[in-house]
Amino acid sequence: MSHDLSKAYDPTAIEDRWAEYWVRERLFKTPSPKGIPARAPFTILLPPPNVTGRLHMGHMLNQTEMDILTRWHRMLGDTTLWLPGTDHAGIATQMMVERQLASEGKTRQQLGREAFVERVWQWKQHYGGAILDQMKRLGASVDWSREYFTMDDNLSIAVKEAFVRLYEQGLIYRGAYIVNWCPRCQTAISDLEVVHEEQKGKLWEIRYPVAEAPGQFLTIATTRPETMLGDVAVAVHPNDERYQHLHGKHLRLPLIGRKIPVITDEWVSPEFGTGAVKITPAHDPNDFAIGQRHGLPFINVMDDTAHITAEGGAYSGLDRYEARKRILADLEAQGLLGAAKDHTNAVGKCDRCKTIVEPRLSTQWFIKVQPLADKAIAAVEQGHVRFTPEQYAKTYFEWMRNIHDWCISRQLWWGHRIPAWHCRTCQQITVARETPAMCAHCGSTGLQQETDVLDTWFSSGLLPCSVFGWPNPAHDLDVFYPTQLLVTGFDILFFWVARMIMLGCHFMLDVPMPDGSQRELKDAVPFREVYIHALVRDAERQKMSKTKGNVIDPIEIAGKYGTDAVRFTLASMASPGTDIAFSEARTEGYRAFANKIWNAARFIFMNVDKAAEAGIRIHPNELPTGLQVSASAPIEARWITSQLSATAEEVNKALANYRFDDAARLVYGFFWGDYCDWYLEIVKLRLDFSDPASQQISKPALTTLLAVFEASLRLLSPFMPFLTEELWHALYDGKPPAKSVALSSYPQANIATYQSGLLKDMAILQDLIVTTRALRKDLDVPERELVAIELSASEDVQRLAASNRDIIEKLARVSSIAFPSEWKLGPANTRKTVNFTLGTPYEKQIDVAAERERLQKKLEQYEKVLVNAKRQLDNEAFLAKAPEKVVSGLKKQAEEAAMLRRETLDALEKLEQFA
RNA sequence: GGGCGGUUAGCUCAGUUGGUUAGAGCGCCUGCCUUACAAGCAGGAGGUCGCAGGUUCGAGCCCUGCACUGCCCA
Repeated sequence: MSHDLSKAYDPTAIEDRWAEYWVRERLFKTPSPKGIPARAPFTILLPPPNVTGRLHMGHMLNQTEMDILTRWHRMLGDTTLWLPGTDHAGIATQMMVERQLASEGKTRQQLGREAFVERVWQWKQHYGGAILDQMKRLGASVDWSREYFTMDDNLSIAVKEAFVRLYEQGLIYRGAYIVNWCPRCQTAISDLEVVHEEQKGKLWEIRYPVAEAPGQFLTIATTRPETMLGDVAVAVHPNDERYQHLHGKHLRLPLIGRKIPVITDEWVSPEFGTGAVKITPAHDPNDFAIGQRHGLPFINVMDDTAHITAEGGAYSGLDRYEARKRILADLEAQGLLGAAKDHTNAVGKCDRCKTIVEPRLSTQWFIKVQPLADKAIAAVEQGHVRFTPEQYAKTYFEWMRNIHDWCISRQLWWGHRIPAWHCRTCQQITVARETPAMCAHCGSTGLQQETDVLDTWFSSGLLPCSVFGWPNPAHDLDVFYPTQLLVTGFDILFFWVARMIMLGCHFMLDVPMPDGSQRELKDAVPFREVYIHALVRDAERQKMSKTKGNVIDPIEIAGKYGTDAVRFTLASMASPGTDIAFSEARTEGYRAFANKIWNAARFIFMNVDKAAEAGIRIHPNELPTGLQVSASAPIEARWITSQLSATAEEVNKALANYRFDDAARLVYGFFWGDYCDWYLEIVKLRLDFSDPASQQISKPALTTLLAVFEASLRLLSPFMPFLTEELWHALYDGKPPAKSVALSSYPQANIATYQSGLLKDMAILQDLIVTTRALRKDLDVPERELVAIELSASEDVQRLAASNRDIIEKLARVSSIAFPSEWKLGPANTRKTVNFTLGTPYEKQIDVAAERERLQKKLEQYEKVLVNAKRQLDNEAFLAKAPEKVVSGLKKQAEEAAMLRRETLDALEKLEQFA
């Protein structure tokens, strides 16, 4: 029978089995609904990991959050679609395959473009998408039948269409501008792909001879002396007193001999360096702007690989840093080198390979981004896209309002080739969806396709519409667009999120609504909500990095503690806006939680089996669905169903607000704190199946025990899908009502379980037990020994204690409860609370000093409360202005504190009699 | 330089429109192998909420300044 569970929970024994089952049975496949569902579907797109990627902790956090929400929505009965896929990752993948070729002693140039691209496809076939297999192992409930790859034919059509339309709309242009050039990848990269790092360097001063006045010099300062080979001017601030006499004069460029003008420009900051700046328009963005303003020539002195070109004269062929050394040495020899000061500046590096980026003049394709940005800003301003945490909207606006045109061309071979053809005859460009037969301008057939490919983010930016069939009309597009939610890290807010919003708003506005009406901005957005999660760091709050060696492999850690425990750790630490300091200690704690659930199941199954032996059979399929129990049921049954209902209500609320931490804390607290610590301990009293006479008690008790457990499994399932799946199937003895607990329904609040006075009664009962336990400890009563207790309280509380005598006796190890009319027990044997006075005659050699200390501490506590309450209650303004609820609450509190204080003082006095 | 955050128990973090004695997990201390669970049970200790002002009847929460700190962008 499947009720046989091992004594301790062993995740490795079950996880692979369920992971495979979920995929094999296609449990999370979402067919296209017929027509448009009345209730909006929950659609969520997996941020496509690089096809070269391996799963890291950030992915796991991201996917855990998406999976929790997806499973939750599915259990709420929504049409739920989580769509997985991978990104072709131009540079990364090309690098990977080039490295492979290098190990065979080949280069991509030797292979040629076509063969190389073929080779990349082969690589993808063999090694690509390993990360999706890792996702399968971790149980992500995605629809695998819809898996996409950004280079798929249908997605490539969308990319081509988007490019052509933007070009036709005049939003794409080609031209020679300064771009960030990676000399290692030999391609342009966008501003976003450059990471700036502070680096210690030098600021060199170089004397440039004045052409018109031999013997005079103008001293410039530069951090990059090698670029002087391409200098075409030196600029000073027009108001800079020091250089007035040089306005209109010329300089003789050292080492090269070119005659260059001294120009004036407001951009120059007189305070920086010497106040004179060399201008190299082909190698610096600021210089480029100045070059344009002043009509200066652009002299490119470096090639694709950052080696000096023929323009560099004697330095031709040298690497840029070798050239720097030589140039400095030569300047020194000529006496033209001035001071070299230490200087820290931000150096741009290629995000991918960390090579220092060379700003370089080159011909590239750009998107004129402002018109797209305007719509994207409006979409967020008008609330059609909502950010959680909200502050990310500010970051988004900040970037969007200062946006630069987007360089979309890459000099790579792997990617979507730009659908533009150059005419060999007239040099004009023809942009077309299909390979054109002739030039659109001169009719020549001498066409050659552009060799550049598109930035990978251009294609991923289209995903929310392209995965559903755009640009073709598609039922899926009608049903699933806009998607409901995007869950992602802030690091790709600009790369991806912003671009999806721009492209989605731009293109989807042209797609009519399912009913044929004009689509508005609110329905053109790619997603209605964006949840931005934090970074996963190590336990010391350090960023995980390979070089530091502190990377935690999620698969490894899941193998060690169980996937559910890792998921629970991430969920419980996912406070919005705060980085997660991942600690194994925490995961260990949640493995213990999993074990707790496991053992609760063992206990329950054991009782089910015992009951069966006695002829009592409860069919799990016939458990009461609403969970309410009869009004005459024992207090623990009424209480636990009520607690379950309240917990379900709050968990649903927490998940609706992306409060994974709250949700996790709630289910943890309910299952461990309420269900196990209290309910299970009490219900043991009702589970005597040997006596037929007690079946009236044991059968309903077992029913509630099972019903609440079954509901708890459903409640926990989105957080711990493996464990709950295993136990849910076991509970139904292998014949569950659905193929998976993930396909059952999520528990909802049931107000019928709420009864007035119930929570208060239970709280008092718990307080009686806890107070007794604490008193026992203070008196050093051995664990095993039973004690008699005495209780003085209101009639209501006395009645409560009397009618639940069995509970108190069992949980507090009490032999009998008496209700004396007169209190005779000494202070050391007595405990007072707001609701009752409780004591035991158990004899102990009283440690007067310890007892005095205990009472003093209590006294201080009561007095603190009293002082605080009195301060406010004596204040007329408080009485006049504070809400009645607060005032009466405080009054009650003060009265109670005063009473307890008085009694504690009495106790202290009595204590002195012993002394 | 511009922008956005953070500072609450030993650690990691919650703390809702300002309202009654500031919470959780882990860790720590003490006692228990009580037949679901020692990955457990029971009890306990531990915080002048970064600092200084201000607003208010009332501030962990709002305002101002300061200190420290993290991130993004240039």
